[in-house]
Amino acid sequence: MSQTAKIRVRMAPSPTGYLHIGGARTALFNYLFARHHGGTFILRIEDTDRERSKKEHEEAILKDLKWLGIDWDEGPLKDGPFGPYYQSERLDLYAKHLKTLAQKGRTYLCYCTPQELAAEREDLLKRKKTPRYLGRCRTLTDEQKRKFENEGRTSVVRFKIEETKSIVFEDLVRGKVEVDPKNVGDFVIAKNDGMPLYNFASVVDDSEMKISHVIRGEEHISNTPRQLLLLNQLGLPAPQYVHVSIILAPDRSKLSKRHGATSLGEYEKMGYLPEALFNYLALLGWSPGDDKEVMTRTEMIQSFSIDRLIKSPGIFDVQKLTWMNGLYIRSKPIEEITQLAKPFMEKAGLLLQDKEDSWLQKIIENVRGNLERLDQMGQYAEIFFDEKFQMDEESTKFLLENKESAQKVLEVLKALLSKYTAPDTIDTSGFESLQKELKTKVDAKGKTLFWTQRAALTGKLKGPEMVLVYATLPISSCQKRIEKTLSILK
RNA sequence: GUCCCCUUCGUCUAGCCCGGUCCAGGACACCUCCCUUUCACGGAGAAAACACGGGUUCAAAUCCCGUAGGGGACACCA
Repeated sequence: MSQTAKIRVRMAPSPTGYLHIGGARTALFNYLFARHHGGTFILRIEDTDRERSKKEHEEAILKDLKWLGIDWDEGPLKDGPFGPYYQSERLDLYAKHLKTLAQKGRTYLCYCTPQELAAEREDLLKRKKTPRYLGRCRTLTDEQKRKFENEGRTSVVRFKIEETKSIVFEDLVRGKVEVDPKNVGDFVIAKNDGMPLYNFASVVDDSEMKISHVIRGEEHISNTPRQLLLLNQLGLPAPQYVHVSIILAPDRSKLSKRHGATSLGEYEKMGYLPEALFNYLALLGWSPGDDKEVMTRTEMIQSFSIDRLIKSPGIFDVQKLTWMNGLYIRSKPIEEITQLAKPFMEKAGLLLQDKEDSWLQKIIENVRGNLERLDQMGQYAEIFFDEKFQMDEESTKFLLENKESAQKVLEVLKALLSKYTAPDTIDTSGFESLQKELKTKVDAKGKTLFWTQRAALTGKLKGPEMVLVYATLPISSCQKRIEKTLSILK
């Protein structure tokens, strides 16, 4: 069996919020790494925080991952040999390992109140020391414990740090990382109700699930020494650690709501294509090493490698994402993009129910060159919908300024169009002969001629080429619009 | 504050490990031009960076030291 066959990675979100950009990218790197090596990608729900974990968040996370095109091999809705994949269903496992630690004398009950803890922290801060728990409850006697309990205090389980030698680990992207244990205080590993806390639960599960590489955000670097200590006491092997740089907002601070959309769901609503977001995110903090930027998923899987992960944090650049999205919108098969665009058109108030897909496709063909996001669909497509027909200011001004010639052009056009009965739109050759005839019958040329038609037929001075407009807009609509325009001109 | 991490165009990055091929390459954005009787798309081009200071060396973006700046962590959250 090859080495790479044993690769097992995981994405371990906690359902306390929606999947944000950073989380999605971490998932993506894990996914790419697993697929590149033919390994296993596991999804584990870290729902140990009973108060904040919500089923709706979990569902949203699952939905968003699927939307992005990240599928897992083991996890919720996909049972595997290492389940269950919800931490809340693995409590006996943590209890077992907790017992091991207790037997080794490495745990103790702590009765400190949040106020006491905060006071200690502040004091340390004031004295320019690393804030950490100093171990006040380490040597509590049974009598003292009883006293605290009688006072109504609750306890938590802390891990006792006894090691003095520096903790060293080799991070696959950062290299050697070294931490002095004296900067790490005894930390809480379980609540009084037996619910494990992150550092402890995570370590137990990674080990039980045979995770080979832990690929996670940089914010976890400082948790790693704690986890290593735990692992060591538990007699469990450590995985390879890979700390990926975080994603920053344009002002170099942590990406948050005030910088705009942070959840994947919001990007979907704005009309970003999952392929585009996937592609863009993969490039934020990773590069294939050549100049290739637009890549298919398969290409990314093929060229993905951990040693091409970038150490420095990256700024999320919506502009580049948007550019890439436009690229994907233009290159997607017309049938597909039409289906995707429909909801956005409906949302923009365009009436689709009696419209045929083939006609909708023509519209998309007309306007996709202008699109960067699907939610811009309405503003470009509306010119083809009679219910939205409206002369804008620019067009009105133009028509009024060229009133006489415009009237003439439209009268002649109206007459010419009445000769067309079937099919109900005008194709390229029809368009050419129509224009030729129009030109000979009226004394208008070039810009005036075209802009008059454009204004009358679309209500705007900007838009798709006229030949496409004629090929898409039914003649009956053209007639109606010409009438309406003429009435404005009177 | 303490600990840890990071530092190439405005932004994403290639190059750095294995010094010379780099007066630093690509992409987004910006600007100019071409295509186009409009808007886009597309094409061509311009401008734009090795944080700073020392050292090592014939030679440093690349190696070493220091400084500055930025970020992260410091929960009975993950």
